[in-house]
Amino acid sequence: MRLSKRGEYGLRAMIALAEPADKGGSPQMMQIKEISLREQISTKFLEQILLTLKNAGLLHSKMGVGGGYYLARSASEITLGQIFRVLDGPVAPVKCVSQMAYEPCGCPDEQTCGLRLVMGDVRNAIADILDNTTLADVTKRQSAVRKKLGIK
Amino acid sequence: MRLSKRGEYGLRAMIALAEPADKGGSPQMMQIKEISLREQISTKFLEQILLTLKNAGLLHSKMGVGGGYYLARSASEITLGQIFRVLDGPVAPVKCVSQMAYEPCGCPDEQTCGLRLVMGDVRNAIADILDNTTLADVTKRQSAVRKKLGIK
DNA sequence: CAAAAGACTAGTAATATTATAGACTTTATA
DNA sequence: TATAAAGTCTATAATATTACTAGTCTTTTG
Repeated sequence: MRLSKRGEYGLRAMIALAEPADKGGSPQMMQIKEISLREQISTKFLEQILLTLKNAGLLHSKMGVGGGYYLARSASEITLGQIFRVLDGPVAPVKCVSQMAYEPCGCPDEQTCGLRLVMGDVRNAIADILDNTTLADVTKRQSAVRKKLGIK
Repeated sequence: MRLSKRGEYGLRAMIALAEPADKGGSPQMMQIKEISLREQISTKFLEQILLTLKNAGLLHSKMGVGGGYYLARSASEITLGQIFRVLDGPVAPVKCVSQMAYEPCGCPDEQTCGLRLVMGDVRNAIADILDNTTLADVTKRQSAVRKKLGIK
C-alpha cells in the first residue's frame, strides 16, 4: 500500500505552494528550485512532477524571468485525491473496486468475491480521506501543530 | 495504493481455506492444486505464496499422500492484516507513519509535515479495516451475498 | 540579445514483481 | 519396500516500475 516518491514529492510540493506567504498573504508563486531546495527533492525530478501536475490542470505556470508555479485554483478547492490520482493513479487497492478506473481483476466470481468486498471498504476509506482533504485543510492542520509546539 | 498479485492470491487462498466444507463442516485441508484451480492462480506461484504464509505461522501443512494446507488457527483468529503484512509488508502508505516498520521518510521536518499527518490517518483507516476483519468475517459476508442473490 | 525560467523528450540504473523450473523431502499405501 | 503423491526450497528469467538524469527547446523580461 505504498505512496510512490513521485506522489510524495508532488503532494509535498503542492502543500508548499498552498502555504500562505510569510506575512499572511495569499498563496504564492514559487520557482522549482525554491521548492526543491526547501523540500529536499531533486530539482530535475520535481520539474517533471510539476509539469505533470500542470498538464493535469492543477497548477499554472509563468515562463521566463520572474516566472514560477502557482496553484490553478484556491487551496480550498484542490483535494489530495486529485493530486494523488494524477501522480499515482487510482486509489483502489485492486482494479475491480476502482470507481475511476474499473477493470475486472480475474477472480472466478466477482460478485461473491469476499476479498473484493473488503477491498471496496478499504478503497472507500482511503478515498473518503483523500477526496475530502483539501490543501487548505492540510496547511491549517500544519499551523495548528506549529502553534501547539510553539514553533515559528 | 495497490495490492500486489502475491497479496491478492494469498488472501484469496486463505479465504478459500477458511470456507466451511460443502456440508457445513469445519475449515478444510486443501491441496495447492485444488486452490489454484478454483481460484485461477498459477500453481507454482501459489506454492511459493502458501509456503511463505506457512513459514509465517498462518498456515500448517501435511506432506505426502493425502496432504495439503490448512489454517494454523481458526478462521476467526486470523485477520486480513496479518496475511497482508506477510505478503505485502507494512500497511502504511509512507514509512514514517508505519506502526510496525517505522523509518524516517526524508521530509525536512517530520513533526510538522502536513502530508505525514494525513497519511497517518490513511494508515489508520486501512489498518482499522484489515486488522479488524477476520477470515471468518469474510466468509460470513460472502455467504450473506450468496444468499441475497439466491446462488448456490 | 542575453539570461532566467519553464516545457518537453528520451534514456537509464536499480529494484520489484510475477512468475517458472527443477531438484529434494516426507508420507501413505499397495 | 517401492512408488506416487504431496509439500519444500532455491535459483533464475522476463517484465514492469521507480526514481532519477541529461539535454534540448521555448518563452519572457530587461
